[in-house]
Amino acid sequence: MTMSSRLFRFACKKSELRLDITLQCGQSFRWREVNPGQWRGMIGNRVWTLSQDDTHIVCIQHPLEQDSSTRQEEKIKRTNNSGNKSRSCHKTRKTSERENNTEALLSTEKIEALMNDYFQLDVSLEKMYALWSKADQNFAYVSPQFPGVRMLNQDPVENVFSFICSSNNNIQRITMLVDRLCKLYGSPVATVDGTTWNSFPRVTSLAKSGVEETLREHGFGYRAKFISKSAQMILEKGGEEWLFSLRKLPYEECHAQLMTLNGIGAKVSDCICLMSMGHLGAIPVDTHVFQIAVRDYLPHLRSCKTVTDKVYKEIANHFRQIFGEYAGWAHSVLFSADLKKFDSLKNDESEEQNQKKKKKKK
DNA sequence: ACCCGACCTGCTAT
DNA sequence: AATAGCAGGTCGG
Repeated sequence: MTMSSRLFRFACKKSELRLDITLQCGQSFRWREVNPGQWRGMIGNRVWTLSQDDTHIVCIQHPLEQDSSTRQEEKIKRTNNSGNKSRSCHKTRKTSERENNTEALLSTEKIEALMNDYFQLDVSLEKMYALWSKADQNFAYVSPQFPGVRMLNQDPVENVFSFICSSNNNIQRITMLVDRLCKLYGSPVATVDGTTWNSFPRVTSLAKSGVEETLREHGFGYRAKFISKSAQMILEKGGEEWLFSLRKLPYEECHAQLMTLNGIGAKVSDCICLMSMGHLGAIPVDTHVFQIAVRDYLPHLRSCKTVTDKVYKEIANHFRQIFGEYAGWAHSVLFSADLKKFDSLKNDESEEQNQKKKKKKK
């Protein structure tokens, strides 16, 4: 009973969205480049294959497998608060739309709404880049090589546990761990080209006894306890509903609440604030951002051995001061530009040079 | 309020 | 070939 996939195409310039950077810069860890320029991953509980040319994004929707939609655990509603109109549209976004629909395929209208929501397409990056470039010489210098870097509006549960995995770790291994988490505690959603995709685990699954031991056996290291304990703490506080309710809080409160969870410090909390709580000005200060800050903005911090709370706030506030309300988005552009994996995007390196580099490695 | 070492694992550079 | 160093940090002292 194979059901064919559904295709949807919408106009979108690369200056507004670059899939290759946005999906691989370490905000989501669930996208794979299955063919050159073709990305496969999950939004909500559905598998998508995305690609783009100069003018359009192409979305291939892979149908949900029948029994995955009847699985009880998948039916848990994530009612994303109602009312509360005081905040901007980003904060009251309806993630519930992603979750409540169990049809095998979404209508094109719903796909459009989903993509608009996930990629936050109502934010015009071109305009933002222009503003940020005006505000900051360094941004003006760096950003032309890194257009279309866009924040994804992610699922809080996935975001929380993915970034607990991120501590003192590299993107490659984070990706591997997140994948294992889904294989171990998620449930199958669809099989595409012989590969089965699992949903991201429910909090209840991660809170069960024995999870820490199992995760340790699978290479999570000391993060195993963080995951297990945080899942249990979330349940005590009111489950996924509680986590979603944090979206209603002002930034500082949201940040503080997330930090009550085990394995979530200032940096990871800011990642979650920025990527799934709609706080556009949150600045996660990690080793990269610290180095960027020292090199390009705040040289007097060079002598700091560790990023103390005070230094952390100084750097975050500095970026907010320069870039304003959407500082977290701007930070993401600078962060991407600093990743070694994107060196080949910088135009002073010709294709030839990159080829040589690869050969040298071997 | 600040600093420090310990912590799992696996890839890199030397 | 072995070993330190590091990777989108956090915790407890």
